This record gives sequence, C-alpha cells and structure tokens, in this order.
Amino acid sequence: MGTPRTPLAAPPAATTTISDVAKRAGVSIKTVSRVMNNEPGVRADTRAKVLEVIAELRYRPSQSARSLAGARSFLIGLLYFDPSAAFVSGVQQGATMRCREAGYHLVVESMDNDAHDLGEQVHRMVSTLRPDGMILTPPLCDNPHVLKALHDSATPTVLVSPARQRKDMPSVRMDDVHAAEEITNLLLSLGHRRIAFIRGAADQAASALREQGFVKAMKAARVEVAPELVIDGDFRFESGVAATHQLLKLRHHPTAVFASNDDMALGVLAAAQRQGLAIPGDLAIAGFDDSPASSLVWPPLTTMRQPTLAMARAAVDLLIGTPTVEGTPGTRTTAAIQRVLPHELIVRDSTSAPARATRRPAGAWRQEE
Amino acid sequence: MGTPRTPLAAPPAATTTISDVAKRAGVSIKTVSRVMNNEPGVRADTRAKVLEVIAELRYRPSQSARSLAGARSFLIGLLYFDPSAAFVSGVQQGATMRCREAGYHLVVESMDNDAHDLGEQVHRMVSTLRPDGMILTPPLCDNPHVLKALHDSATPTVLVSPARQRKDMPSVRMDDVHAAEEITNLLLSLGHRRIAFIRGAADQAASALREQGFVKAMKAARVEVAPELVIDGDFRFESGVAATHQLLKLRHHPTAVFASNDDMALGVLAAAQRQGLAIPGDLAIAGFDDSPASSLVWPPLTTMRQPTLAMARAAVDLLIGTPTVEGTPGTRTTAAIQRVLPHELIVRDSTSAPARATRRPAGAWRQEE
DNA sequence: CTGAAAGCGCTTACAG
DNA sequence: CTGAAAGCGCTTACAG
Repeated sequence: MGTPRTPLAAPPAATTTISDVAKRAGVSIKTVSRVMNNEPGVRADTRAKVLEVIAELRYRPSQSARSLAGARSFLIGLLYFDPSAAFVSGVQQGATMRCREAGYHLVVESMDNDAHDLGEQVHRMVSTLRPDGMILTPPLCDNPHVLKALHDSATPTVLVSPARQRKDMPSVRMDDVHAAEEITNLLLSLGHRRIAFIRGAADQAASALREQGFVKAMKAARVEVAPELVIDGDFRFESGVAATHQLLKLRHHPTAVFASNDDMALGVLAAAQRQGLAIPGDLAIAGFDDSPASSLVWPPLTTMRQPTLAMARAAVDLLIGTPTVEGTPGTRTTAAIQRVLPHELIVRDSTSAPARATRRPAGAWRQEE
Repeated sequence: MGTPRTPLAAPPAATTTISDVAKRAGVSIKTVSRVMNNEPGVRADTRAKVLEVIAELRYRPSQSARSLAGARSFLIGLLYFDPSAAFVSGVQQGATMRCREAGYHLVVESMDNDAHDLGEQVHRMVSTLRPDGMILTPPLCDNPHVLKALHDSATPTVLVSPARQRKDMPSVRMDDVHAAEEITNLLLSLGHRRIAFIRGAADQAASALREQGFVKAMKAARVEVAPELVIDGDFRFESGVAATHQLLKLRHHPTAVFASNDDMALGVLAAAQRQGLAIPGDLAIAGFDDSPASSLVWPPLTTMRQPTLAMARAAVDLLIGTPTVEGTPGTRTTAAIQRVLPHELIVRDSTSAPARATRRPAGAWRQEE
C-alpha cells in the first residue's frame, strides 16, 4: 500500500479490514467472519467482544472481497425500460429500501427493450456484476432475450407484473381483474349504467385483465356492456382524448368512463372539460395507477393504487431468501411462486352519481375553441 | 496449477476467467489485463488475438476481482430522497445510460433526509461498496451530514443543483435565474403587464433564484412588480390553488401567472378553471420543470425543461474522468468545477396574449361550488 | 513489448 | 467453540 493521499488533516483514509478487527479483538479473522455472517458456533462473550470492536472501528466488510471469496455479491439488479413510468419509480423505491434493510445494494440499469443486442447487454451485466438476483419490470419481464440471458446464466430472477407466468422464475403481481371489478362496482353502486371502458395498449398484459374485470363486474350486475362504449386506447393521454371525442359523438352519451390507466383518464378529463362537461356531474371518470398527476388536476381522479412498493419488497425477499411478512418461506424453489399483493381503491372527486336531475344541455357549457 | 484439463465440448457452467483467456490466447494474464484496460504497450496483433479470444469466450472481467485488486470499483452511487420527483428520474436515467457506456454501474440508494443516522448510513454504503464516485441530488446535496461523511471518506462526489457551491466538490446545474427570466420575457412579449409570481419552498435554493430571474426580467422591461402579485408557495399543488384564490380576490386581477414549478402551476390551472376562467385567455399560466403531468392537462402547460439527463451525464463524466463533449477535461481537480447546462423553454397552450378584447365579467363564468 | 510474483480482503473447506 | 491455510480473479509493482 502506497501513501494514501490524505485530502485534509482529518482522518487517515486507510480502510479498516477484517484483520484489524481480529487483531484488536484478539481472535482470528475467521471468528470475525463468523460474527459478521451471523454464523453459529461462537461463544456469546467472544461474539460480543468482536461486535464491540467492529462498532469501535466502524468496520464494514468490503463487498468486493466478500463477493470474490464467497457465493454472494450482495447486489440485486433492477432492469427497467420506460423511465417515466411512475410504476418503475415505486418499484425502485421499495427495492432500494428493502435492500438496505437486508444489507444488499440495488444496481439499476435502464435498457432499451428494442435494442438488437439486449440479450448480450444483460449477459454482460450479469457476468461482470454477478448479482445475487435480478428484478424485471414490464415490458422487460416478458422479453424473451432478457429472460433467456438470465436463465442461461442461472441468475435468480423475479418478475414484477409479467404477462406470462414462467416455471423457472417467481413473480410478484397485483390482481388486475379484481381491481378493475372494484372500480366498475364503484361506478355501478353510484347508479351509473351507461359506463364506457377505454382499453389499454393491446400488447400489454394488464390491458386484457382490466377489461376482463370490467366485463365481469358489469355482467354480475346484469348491466349491458354496450359495444360502442368500449373503445381502444394505448395507455397514453392522447388516446384518452380521442376516445372521449368518439364517445361524445354518440347519441346516447355514457355517464361514466373507466379508463384503463390514469394518463388516459386525464385525457378524458381534459377533453370532456373542454367540451363543457361538468366532471363528475355530467361524466364520472375513473383511472388506474394512482399516478402523481392523478391528484394534480381538478377534480382529482378516482383511481386504483398498485402495490408497487410492496411488490418490490416482496421481490427482494424472494431473491435473498428472507421470510416474508406472511411467513412464506422465501426459499429458492423451482416451483413457480406467484405472489399477489393487495391493491387499494382511491376514491376522489372525479366520480359521483350521475347528475340526471341537474342535467343541462351540453351546449350551454361549450366554450369557444 | 494442476493438470490443465481443457474443457471444450460441453459448455462448462464455470465462469470464464482471465486465465482461461490467457491460456487460449497463448499469453500471460497480465497481457489480457492490459488489453482489457486499454493500456499501451501491447503489440497490435497480440491485442487483436486477445480481443478475439475474449469475444469468442464471451469473457467479462469480474467487477469484484477488479475492485479488490485495483483502485476502481466501477460503481457509481446515486443518493436521493423524494422518489416521486421527476427530477430524480431524469438524473437517474441519464446517469445509468452514461455509466453503461463507460463500463460502470449505478448503485441507487434512497435515503431519508431527516434520518438521525444519515451520516452513518452514507459512511456504511461508501465503506462497503467503495464506489468510484457519488452523485447527490437535492436536498441531499446540501445536507451537512451527508457531505461530511463523503468528505471524510475521500469519496469523489458531484453535486447536482446544490444550493451552495463547495470548494471540494464539483457541481452540475442549470441557470435558474436566466431560465426564469426567459419565462418572464415570454409573458411580457405576449403583452402581459400584470404578471403574478408564485414562490417555491423557502428552504430550497431554486426558489430564490427563480424569483430573482422574474424580478430581473420585469425590471429590465420597466414593468412594475406589484407586491400583491408575488405570493408564497411551497412547490406543492395545494399552494398553487391557495395562491390563485388569493390572486382572484384582488380587485385588479393578474393576466398571467408564473409559478415556480409545474405542480403549483397545475394548482393554478385547476383553481382558475374551477372559477370559470378561460385558460389562457383570461389567465396565462407558466410553470417550471416540464413534469410529466404538465402535458397531461388541458391546456398543456408552458414550462421550462431542466437539463436533467445532461446534468447526470456530466456528473458521471466528472466522476470517471471522461472528457466531456465540450472538451472540458474531467480531471479530479480540487478546484471547484461548476458546470452549467442549457435549459429549454417549452411553449405550450397555457400561455397566450391577454384576451382584453373578449374579456367578460368573471361572474358570468363562475360555477356553483 | 511481455510476464512471474505478490497481494487486495474476504470465505471456503478443513482441522483441531 | 476456534483457527491456519488456500484461494476467489483480478491489478499492482517490478523485471526483463
């Protein structure tokens, strides 16, 4: 070791190693290692002494050394595409918190789902970092190249909200069908009968599930699902706007709209207000996601909160083998584990009973363009 | 070294090491190391041969081994608080991309700015991970405990948009004053004279700078800054709503509002529309941030795009010593480097000239509450 | 231009 | 219950 260039007069930057602790505690490095890893077979007083020295010296084992010598790297990888999604933010937030609690660290990598060498990129990351596990979010969790690279390298992987369940990888998800039913039931219970539904992007798994929930609830209530009220969308604001124009052209308007996500619901809100409709009186609107923007408009949107934080924490637990809250042993079994976490209906001001009595001709509210 | 059994046929799951490459290429591991690290002093054909074998074997050096043996860990840490902020998303996105390009990895850690043991948490992360550098975002980049822990451990650190410049840590920022001037000038050029300004949170550096820019532009245009039109806010939606109520109580309404950030501008928009004002005709609104929500409302907000991605990339470059685009050598000098990156004015539909001609009494538009 | 040796700071078998 | 030895896969000085 050369002369470490000391930045200021303060502390000598020389790092404390396991040997320093061993020497000071009067034990071998193996014993210190045992204490660090909570292994059994150390006398209580020896353990206490070692712990004391560790605290005194502020010793922290080197992740690199542990990783190189042992079987664990204490690194969890999170792969994502589409950075803007509030969904990914939540997952990351939950994962980073759980990782810290467990002494792990989260390495985040943003990858282009359409990159030609995506598999190679994943292989590179995994082989250089040797993470103890990987967490994949949509749409990466359904990308065959990503999945193959991870499978080939035998990296433990957890999928968050995947479209398809896999035999070899556990997954964590919410119940989209049931959640969509709940929203629909809310609308029904408020007295709505002509309820429009705006579909999500066709290539995303959640889209079909949410529509399924909508239809299920409508049927259960014996309310007709009018074909002209079920409109294609793509999860984007603009498609919500377009869908609204289409809906308002109908002779018989809907009194409520359930959009498959908040961005589209926001589009409905904007377009409807622009046409002079009072929300929720003339048109009740519900979204899905509880995105940040959903509470930054007036009226704030009724929506469904996804358990993103909880899903992420569960994913980490599955990876590091921590028993979860419910007592599910987080063992690395080959059986396809699938954890379903509870969602939460967020009722805000964009939904109310249809204002039949106080209904006015739409023209009275129309502003000039 | 025992009998070198050459495994060829079946794909041995054992990871490829530098020795495998060396053997196959007929050179020493040191030469492979040289090639990997782009060190000079390797004959061109030797280098080519090694590179060929590396590709053939899909060899990737172990981050742990490199880190343990050498001076670099190839890990960059990103510390953040307030996960919801679109700002942090952008920074992370830029950092993760730049890291991958440079062969580094981004370790993300979310920390509570008010944690009592924050300094200890930072120390722990740094001493166990030995990152080659850390990136701090507000408000962590101004937290004395964080700064002290990083300084003490001699970890190269770059601050993104800090309130105060430090001698020992370079920073990356945008020009808030100038950006605010630009927005104000846009409003002025549209013909507005009674322009309201909503302040940001008092404890954040950007707040004062943006107000400064507003005042500067107004003075330069010789337009009075009416005291009753400058209102306190805290960067949150609700404060935008409150400010609007206050402004609309005035006998002499403003024709335009410049809110210090988008969340507040969204509050202004919601409150104004609720009062029956036409936006932008009755009231032009401008925000700051180009948040996702800013384009998910009607009318979409005129705002200022922060160079978050570029700031993050610049931060990484400063840390890993890559020459930046502009040719600034990213050396680890002790001099306080301060990079200022260009912002971008985003003009959308929430701003227009004041509709004096078509002005109607506000009462005509007021809806019942 | 190239390589043999030492060692980074831990954990993994083993012994006792 | 505890420890001495070997080795993980690289890079750092050194030699030549």
